[in-house]
This record gives sequence, C-alpha cells and structure tokens, in this order.
Amino acid sequence: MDQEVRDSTQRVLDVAETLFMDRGYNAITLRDIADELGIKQASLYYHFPGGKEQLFQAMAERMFERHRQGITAAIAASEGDLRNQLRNIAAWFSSQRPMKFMGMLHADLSALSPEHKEQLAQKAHSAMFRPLRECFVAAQARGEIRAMHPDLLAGCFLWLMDGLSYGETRVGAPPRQAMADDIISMMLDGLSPRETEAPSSPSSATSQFWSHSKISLPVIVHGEENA
Amino acid sequence: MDQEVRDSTQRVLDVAETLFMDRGYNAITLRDIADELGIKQASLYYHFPGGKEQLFQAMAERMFERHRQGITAAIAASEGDLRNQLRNIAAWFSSQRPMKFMGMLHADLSALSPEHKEQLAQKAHSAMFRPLRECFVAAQARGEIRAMHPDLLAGCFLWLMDGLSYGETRVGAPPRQAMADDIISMMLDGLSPRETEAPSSPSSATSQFWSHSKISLPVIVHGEENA
DNA sequence: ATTATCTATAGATCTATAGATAATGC
DNA sequence: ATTATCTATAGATCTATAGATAATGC
Repeated sequence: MDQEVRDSTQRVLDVAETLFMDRGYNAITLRDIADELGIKQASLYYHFPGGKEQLFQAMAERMFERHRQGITAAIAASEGDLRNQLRNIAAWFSSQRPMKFMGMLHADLSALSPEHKEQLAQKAHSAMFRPLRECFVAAQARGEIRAMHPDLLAGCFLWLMDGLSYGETRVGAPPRQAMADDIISMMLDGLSPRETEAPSSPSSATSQFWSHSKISLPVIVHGEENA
Repeated sequence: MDQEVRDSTQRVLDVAETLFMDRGYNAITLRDIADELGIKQASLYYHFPGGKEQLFQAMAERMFERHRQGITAAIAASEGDLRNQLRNIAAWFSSQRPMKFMGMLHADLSALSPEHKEQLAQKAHSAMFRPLRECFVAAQARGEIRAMHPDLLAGCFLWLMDGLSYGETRVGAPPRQAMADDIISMMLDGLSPRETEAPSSPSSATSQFWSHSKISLPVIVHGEENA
C-alpha cells in the first residue's frame, strides 16, 4: 500500500509521534516504537544515531513546525475578526491528532538535556504561542476585546484546545467542534445570560447534548457514582 | 525538627506526591523517593508492600481526597453566587502545590493496572469534577448563567486552574490570584468591551502587568526570539 | 557505495524479594 | 512483639554499540 510511498525516516517519526504523544517520553521505549514499525530496536539508531532523545527531539520539532504552519494558515484564511480566527484555529486543532501539549511540555521536557529542552521550549513558543498571542494583541488594538494580559489569553485558549483532545470523544458527548464553538463563545461573550440578545451569540452548541448527563468530557475519562 | 511529628508513612506520601506530580509516574523511580527521604529503596516496601504502583495509588487517593475537602469547603464558605464560588475554589488551588491534573490523569493513569486506573479515575471524578459541575448546574438553575453543557464548563474551569500551576510564576508575571480572577471574569463576563460598564467587571487584574511583555505564562516556560 | 535492516551483547538501571538488624513498648 | 530500617541480590528491562547482511543504484 503506502508503505513505500513515505520515506522510512518519516514513518519512524509518525509512529514516534503517536506513541510519545499518547503516553509520554518516559513510558515509551525504543522497543515499543520498533515493534510498532515491525523492525528491531537497534535499527532505530540508523535513523537517529543520537538515540531516544534525538528521536523525540526530531519528532517534536516536526510536530511543532506542522502546527505553526497550520495555525498561521488558519489565521491567514480568516476574516479580520477574532472570533473567526479562533474558530479556524480550533478547526485546525480538531483536524490534528491530540498532542497533549502541556503534559508533554512538562514531564517530557524535563527528561531531556538542557539544550534540547531549551530548544523545544523555544520552538513551541514561536510555533504555537506567539501566533495566537498576536491575534489577541491585534484584537485589543482594534478595540474588539477589552484589555487583558495577552499571554494569559493565548495560554488559556491553547490550554483549552489541548484539553479538548483529551476527551477522545465518548459516546453521547458533544462533537468536538461544538465544544470548541462553545469555548470560543464563552471566552468572547461570557456566560452571563444576555438580556439584549446579541446576534453573534447563539444559545450554546453543546447545551442540546445535555439531558441525561452521562457525559464526562475533557478531564475525567470514566467516572460515575462513587460516594 | 518536625521529623518525628509526622507519621513516617505520611512523609513517604508527601515526598511521593512532590516527585510524582512534578515529573510523572514513569520518570520517578523508587530510588528517587527513597533518596529524598534519606532511606534505602527497599525500605519503601515496608510501607507499601505492593510496590511502586500501590505507593502511587495511595498518594493520588490522598491528594484527591484533600482536594475534595478543600473544594467542598470553598464552596460552602461562599455566598450563593457563582463568581464567589469560583473565586474561592481558585484560592484553594492557589494554596495547594501544583498537581498537573491532566498530565497525571493521562500518561500516569495509563501506566497503572486497569483496576487502579478505574479507581483513580472515579476518585478524581467524584472529588474534583462533580462538586464543580454542581456549581454550574445550580447557577444555571438560578438563571445566573446561560445554558451550556455543565461538564464542559466544569472541565474548562478545572483545566484552566490546573494550567495556572504550570507557570510556576516567573519574575514579572502577574500573581497567580490575579490571573485566576481574570480567568473567572473572562468566563463570566466575556472579553467583549462593555459599553454599559457593569460594576462587577473591573478592567482586568493582569492588564497592568502587561507592558514589556517578557512574560510567557502557563504553557511556555522560557521562549523568546526564534524566527 | 548507499540504504536499511539484522544479531548479539555490554552496561546500566529498576523493581521486588529474602532475611538481618536495631530500637522501642509491653 | 512491633516498627522501621538495612544489606544483598535475582530477574527483568532498556539504551546503546559493534559489526554482519542484503538489496538497490551507479
């Protein structure tokens, strides 16, 4: 099938990304990755002589670069207003495999050498944080939103988008895009009930999914009854 | 000093909590914990015959139980309105050591046996998620906020509170409580500039900290310049 | 000659078990 | 007798290195 289509080093990175992002740097062994690829563990050293750490580094850099492009493109494809920009960025995240940003940037980063750690932190910053931050700064300059620390805003939005990917969408849970829409509406319009019904704030995309409330959502995976 | 005051098993759990929450289940070895305690690795089996997994389990249950009490107390101490409840809960989280909720509930949980995993997920749900969810449900019933999936709201708030703890407060960054206040205001009031200035929405606690903007915040640890 | 794999293995950890030791409390 | 520690070590991994093998491209 497409086994020959993709460069073999890229296939190694694909598998590494899936596994590392799912369970973390320390939980995944080179053997796990090799097994998944159907090769022997030692063969990975052909692609990455620097071993596990270099493999992780390369995987993360590739991933961040992909997100940088995706986010930048999402912003460029938007009309000028912040709501539209955030929606497009959210759509981009939905199209990507979950990356568990903070889990990664925390526990995983601290397992790397100081140099790699620093390098990845910077890459993450310039690829993901900065473009988003610029959107909020510009929106403030346009008077579209009120004054608030743009780093805080960018952090919150990134955080929440990342959190959405944890849910893995259970049965009965609202679709991911509906949740993203509600999050954006919450950030921009707030939760207070509008007396003067603004045309831009429909009454929530997820509320229709709430009735039996067997849904847990992002944080908690299972969980039901327990005194 | 207070070496004899505290039960020795509790001291093991204290150290385990600090280390596990900081770097994750797989990154921390029993030797790390024993070294920090000044004892030998094998001695931990006296306190926890079930080994590493049992130690983690006990640590996590104790932590969730503490949070359950803290959150419940914070809610009980509040006046009836949601804003006040959320502020008190935020203050509780600020008083606690960072717990890196999702990082833990994700990578770490998947390293445990199915039974322990299920048990911890339920404990986390009942201790942290449910009380918060109830606040949002009640606020909706009172008409204080508009209709939106309460699981989504509880998840977002928990997520953001947890995210705040990642920053570790760098120099120049806004104080944690100010960021929490802004997050609550964002959720309830939204970011749109108010024409009719509501008395309950002051113009952001963190905006005064923004000028040189060398601050990164939750997500990104270092990060500066990088094309 | 280059590319991509393999086998075999050294060396370093890590978890967990077995059994000894020492101090305290009854 | 109980509590809390220790020493010593078996057994299981995991990372990384050395060097062989096979296929393809020039």
